[in-house]
Formats: sequence, structure tokens, C-alpha cells
Amino acid sequence: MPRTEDQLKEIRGEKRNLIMQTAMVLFAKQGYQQVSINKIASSAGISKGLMYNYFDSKEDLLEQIVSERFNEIVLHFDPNRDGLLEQHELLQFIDKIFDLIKDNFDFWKLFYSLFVQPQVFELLSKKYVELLEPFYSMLMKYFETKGCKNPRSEAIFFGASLDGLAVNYLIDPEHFPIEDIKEKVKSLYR
Amino acid sequence: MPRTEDQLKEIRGEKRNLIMQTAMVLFAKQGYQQVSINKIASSAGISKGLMYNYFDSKEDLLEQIVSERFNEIVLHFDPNRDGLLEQHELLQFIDKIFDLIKDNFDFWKLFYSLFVQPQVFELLSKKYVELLEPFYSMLMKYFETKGCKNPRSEAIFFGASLDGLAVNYLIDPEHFPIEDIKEKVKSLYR
Amino acid sequence: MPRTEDQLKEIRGEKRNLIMQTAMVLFAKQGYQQVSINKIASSAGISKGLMYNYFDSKEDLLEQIVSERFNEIVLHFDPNRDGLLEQHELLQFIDKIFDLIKDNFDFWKLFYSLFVQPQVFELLSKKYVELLEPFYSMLMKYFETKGCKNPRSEAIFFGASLDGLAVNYLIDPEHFPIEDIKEKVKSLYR
Amino acid sequence: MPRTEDQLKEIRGEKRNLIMQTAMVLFAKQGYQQVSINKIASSAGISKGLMYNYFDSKEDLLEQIVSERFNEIVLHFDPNRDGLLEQHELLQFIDKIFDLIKDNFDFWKLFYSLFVQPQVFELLSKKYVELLEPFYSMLMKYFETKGCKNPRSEAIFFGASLDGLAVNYLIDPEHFPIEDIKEKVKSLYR
DNA sequence: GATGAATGAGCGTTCATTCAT
DNA sequence: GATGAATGAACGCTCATTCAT
Repeated sequence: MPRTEDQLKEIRGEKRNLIMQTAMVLFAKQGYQQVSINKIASSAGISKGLMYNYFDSKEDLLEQIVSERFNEIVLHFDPNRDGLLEQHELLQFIDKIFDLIKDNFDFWKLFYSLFVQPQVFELLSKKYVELLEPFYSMLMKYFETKGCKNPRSEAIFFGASLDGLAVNYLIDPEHFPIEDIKEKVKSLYR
Repeated sequence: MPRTEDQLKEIRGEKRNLIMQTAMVLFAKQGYQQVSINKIASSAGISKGLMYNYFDSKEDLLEQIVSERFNEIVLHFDPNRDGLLEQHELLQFIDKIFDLIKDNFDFWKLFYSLFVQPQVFELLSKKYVELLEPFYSMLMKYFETKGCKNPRSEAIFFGASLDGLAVNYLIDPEHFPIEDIKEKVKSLYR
Repeated sequence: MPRTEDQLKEIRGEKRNLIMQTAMVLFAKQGYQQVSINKIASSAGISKGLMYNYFDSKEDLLEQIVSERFNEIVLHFDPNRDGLLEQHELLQFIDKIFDLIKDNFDFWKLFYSLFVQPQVFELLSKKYVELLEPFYSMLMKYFETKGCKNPRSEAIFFGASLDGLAVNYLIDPEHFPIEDIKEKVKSLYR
Repeated sequence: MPRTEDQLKEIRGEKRNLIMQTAMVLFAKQGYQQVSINKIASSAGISKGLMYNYFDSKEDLLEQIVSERFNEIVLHFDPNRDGLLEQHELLQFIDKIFDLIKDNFDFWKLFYSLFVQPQVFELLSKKYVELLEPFYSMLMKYFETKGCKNPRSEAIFFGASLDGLAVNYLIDPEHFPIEDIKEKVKSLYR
């Protein structure tokens, strides 16, 4: 009995996910350049050739990993998706963002290692700006409502300090006082 | 007749700086891994072989660039070097740090791209921790004096948000409102 | 469809032998150091990269050539493998050793060129001593039985003169009176 | 006061000898290919450039080392230089040859490592044949006089077994029973 | 879909040699 | 005579990618 089309799709999808997951972990731990196609294939228990059935190139693999996971994660950013942010949502967000980072440690490690890379991924930065734009707007509107005289700087500072905290956490998670930091950040916006 | 020792020292010094400067700019713009020895040599107008008269390896070149510039820069961190930080010094420091980043744009771009890299530079992180430790102590002492209940988190937040701002500035310097951000940060510590 | 395991094994075996044979001939004719991986690959009609599918390094290739052939050849050394040597076996051996050298001319040329090389092959000398030890024991026992007062020197002299003859034959095989020499050597042990 | 021409010649000669001696030791211990011009120069305490004042190339240096020392050594081969060899001279020679090897250990190590090398030194082999020819003639005449039916094989065997003994001695001098071997060899020609 | 043998451009590095001083 | 900065061809090796099976 031949497999139905759905079964085939599922196999394709599972293999694709397997490769992406394997590659992401390796990229995060060893760096994109240091991980060869060979390493990915043998780690995933497949052949080198098969990789090219699912991805056009090593770079394409990276792009798909980053953009797919990025999309998933950004979904969680506006809790009620009404485009409006209230203070309790902002505070909840601060709590949640550190959990998101912890839960997707490898992804974020990879993400930040690419982000600081020059040139490497113009595409990434476009996508990043595009995806975060609504969130930044929301933040700016929020700070405006709160009466800040320079909402843009407030928003940039908010984003940048989370970036910095994330990077420091990712570099040395064991010595990072995550709960204390949450409190500190929240105290700034109460 | 052979050159005098002084002549040799000067030639060596100049070439060494030329190579380091050229390499740093390329590393910053294209990333360490993407820059081949060939690119560095032809950019500097010298032969590949000559590089190895001055540096043991590509990695050695990177190490020497980072540690030499890092040492120079860290010198500016404690204004009066008495180990004590006062509020006006902290505010001055916030002003100065952005200028330091602007003045050493390529160095910092390289620095952060390495720092987030996994595995790549154990040496760097050791040196970083070592050099910054006194500064962190000073910061913690300052926040303690100011009556903060959790000086360590305060210090980490301070450092991390500067990291985050630096990274965001380095990625897209033209759209970064550097003066507004300075004001925002200073307002937090007034 | 992928090749069967047997097909792969055959392909791999043949390629491996092709590379080893090609390399051995070149090593013998031009010397290990003088032969580049490029030369081996183009001589064998394959790409440089493929060599590294079969051997870890140039040195690994050499080791495998030497030890594989060495093992094969040493098998012929004790005619009846009972650990005892009789006179007619010794005489037969003298006859046979020159044929062995002739039949494996390139191997022995390579072998002796390595053996006299300083430092180059500790591994080789260990293997050599190990493999030849039983043969030397046998020889010493034989000379002891024959009433020689210094069996060790007898054995060393026997081995060394064969080495010397081999080297002289390998350097200039056309002018080497192989049959006369056989007779001369055999006459010493009759 | 300018140096006289003789003084200059002596300086030249001394530097030349220094370089040759240094290089010979290094070549013997590490192999010709493994020793760079840099190593020779720094071992001899001179600059790389100076080497090329005395020798055209690395190969020329090797040639001059080998041929100069070879000439010196061959002088000792015919004790009374009358072209005739008597039994006691042959026996004396056997005694002396091992001392010669011991006294010029590095030279002989280098010599044999080159000799077995294919192609490397056509020149060497020509010179070798040329220089040893009279000695071989003498040996053949001697064996003829002694009534050997195949003097050429006798001479080749004599030379080859000394080569083999030399090589074995050079590879592992500490375990080589030099006096016992001398006795063994002499016993064959008494 | 799946395999892995095969490719070849490119890498970091070495080193004999040259030559301005 | 003496120096060592400078060169560049060649080295061993890696790896993303292709393709016959």
C-alpha cells in the first residue's frame, strides 16, 4: 500500500525539522562557520546528500532556521494583539521574555551570534526590523501615553537593555541572577 | 651595510600596526572567519608570507589586535583611578563611553562579534572578565553606597544595557539617536 | 536508489588500493617528501579531496602502505612456522629473499629510504623490530645449534648483510649480479 | 688597518665551515627536508642571507657538505696507496672502518639517508662510484689473488655487508655489538 | 526519497630565495 | 661581509556541493 500524500508530507516535514533542529543546536554550540554539512548530517543520522533535498545550501538552512523560529517566537510578543500595551502587559512581558530565552536557549544564542555579525545576514536584519516594527510602535505609543518626552529613546533603551541582558545571560547562564534582574527591570517600568 | 637596530624596530613597528589596523577593519566589516589571510595581505599591500613574519597565525593576529586595543581602551574606564566612583564620574563615564565606541567603531564591532561567538575565544572572555572585574567592583560599591538593595543586579544591569546599546549602535549607527540615549541613561543614575 | 553495501565496499576497496599503489610507486621513485598530494591524486586520476576520503593524512597514507605490505611480506619469512630453522630452510630463504625484493621492488625501495631517515618513522621501527624479533630469535637459535660462539653477532651480520645487499640492489638493479650474490651468500652458510 | 687577504680568506673559510658543520649535524639528526634555512642560520648564529654568500642554494650546501667530507674520508681507504691490498691491510681496514663511522657519525647518517633516497642525488651516486672505483678494483684484485672464483661478487658482498652493518649501527648505535661484529667480519677474511 | 563517492576552489601556512640597506 | 624584511609558489588539507546509483 503506497503512502498517502499526507504521510509523505509528514515524513518530509519530520526530516526537515530534524535537520533544522540538529543544525540549530550545533550552530549555537559551535558557531555557524565551524559546523560542516558533514557534522550536521552525521549528527542527524542522515546522508549529506539528503540535506540538499530539503535545503538549497548551508546558508539557506541557516535562513530557514532563523526565520521559522523567529516567526514562532515573535507571536508571543503582543499578548492580546490589539496593538495596545498596558503596564501590566509590559511587566508580564519582562517576566516572559527571560523564560522565552531560557526555553529557546540555542535559538537565541545562534540569533545573537548572527546579529552582531557584519554583513552576514542582511536578510536577517531586514526581517528583524520588519517583525519588530509593530512591537516598537506599540512600545513608543505606550511610553508616549505615559508622558515620556522622548518615547523613541525609551523604546530603544528598553529593547537594547533586553538585548544586552540576553547576551550576558547567554554567555554565562549559570552566573546570571535572572530573578534579581527581572525585578530590577520591572522596577524601572512600575 | 645592514640597517641599524632602530631602523629595523621602526620598520617592524609600522608594518605590524599596518597589518593589525588593516585586519581589524576587515574583521569588523566582514567577520573574522570571512576574512582570509590573502584578503588581509592584499588589502595591506604586502605578501601573504610577510604576515607570518609578524604574527604566528591568523588567530594570533586576532588575539594581538583584541588584547592590544582592549588594554588601551580599558585604561580610560576609571577616571581618577582611586577605586572609588562618584556620581559625577558615573555620569561622565556614560557620556564618554559612547564617544569611545564611536572613536573605536571597528574595534568594538569586532569585539562584540567575537564575544557572542560560541567557543571562539575563551582567552578573550578570561581577559575581559579580568580587566572589567575592578570596574564591576567599583560599580557595585557605588550602588551599595547609594543604598541599592541589590548592588550586583544594578551593576549587571548597567553593564548589560550599555552592551545592548553598543550593539544596537554598532549595527545601525546612522539611525541610533546617540545623544537622546545618553540623556536617557544618565537620567537613570541622577 | 543508493548503491548496495557490497557495491560500496568494492568501490572503496579498489580506490583505496589504487591510491596506495600509485602513492607507493611515486614514493619509491621520488621519495616521500618530494611527492605532493597533488602528484598522487593526478597520477591516480582522482581529485585531491578524494584522497582524504580514504586516508586521514599523507602520513596516514604512508603508514598504511608500509604496514599493509610489511605484514604481507613478513608472512613469508618462516617457511614452516614451527619456530625452528633448518639449514635447507635458511638456504631456501636466501634464495627467496632476493625474489621477494625483486617482486616488491618499489615497496623495498620505499622501506629502506624510510628506515635510514632520521626521526621520520618511529612507528615503522617499532613495527619492524616487533615483526622481525621472532625471526631473529630463530636465527640465533639456529646459529647456537650450529655451535657458533656468538650467535647474536652471527644473526646481526646475517640481517645486516642482507640489508646492505638489498640497498645496493635497489640503487642499481641492472648492474647487480643477483645470482652470483645468492651463491656467495649461500656458500657462507653451507 | 685593513685585514690582509689571507685573514679575509680565513674568515670566509671559517664561516663556511661553521655553516657546513652546523647544517650537517642538523641534516643528520632531522633529515635534509626537515631542516629549513632558518634553522641552519639561527643554529649557526648567522643571518639567512649570509648563507647565500657561501652557497648557491640549500642543495648546493648539501652537495658541498657531502662531497667535501666524502673526499676527506675516502683518503683513509687505501693505507699505503700502492693499489695493492694485502690481507693484513684488509683486516686493518675492517677495524678502521667502524672507527671511521663512529668518528663521523653525523656524516654517515646523512650519507646513507641520501644514498637510499631515489633521484635525490644523482651527482652523489656518480661521485660515489667514481671515488670507490679504485677501491673496488683493489678489492677484486685481492680476491682474485686469493683464488676466489667470482671476485666481483666477493667485492660487492664485502662492500654491501659493510653498508648494511653501518646502517644498522647508525640506526641504533647503543645496541650494536661493534666489537663482536668486527671479529665476525674479520673471521670471514682470515 | 536517499546515499556517499567525487570534485575543486580555497584555506592557513611554510620556506627557499632575493635584495635594499 | 652581513642583515632580515619581503616575496610567492607550493604545500597539506577542508568542505560545500553535485550526481550516478
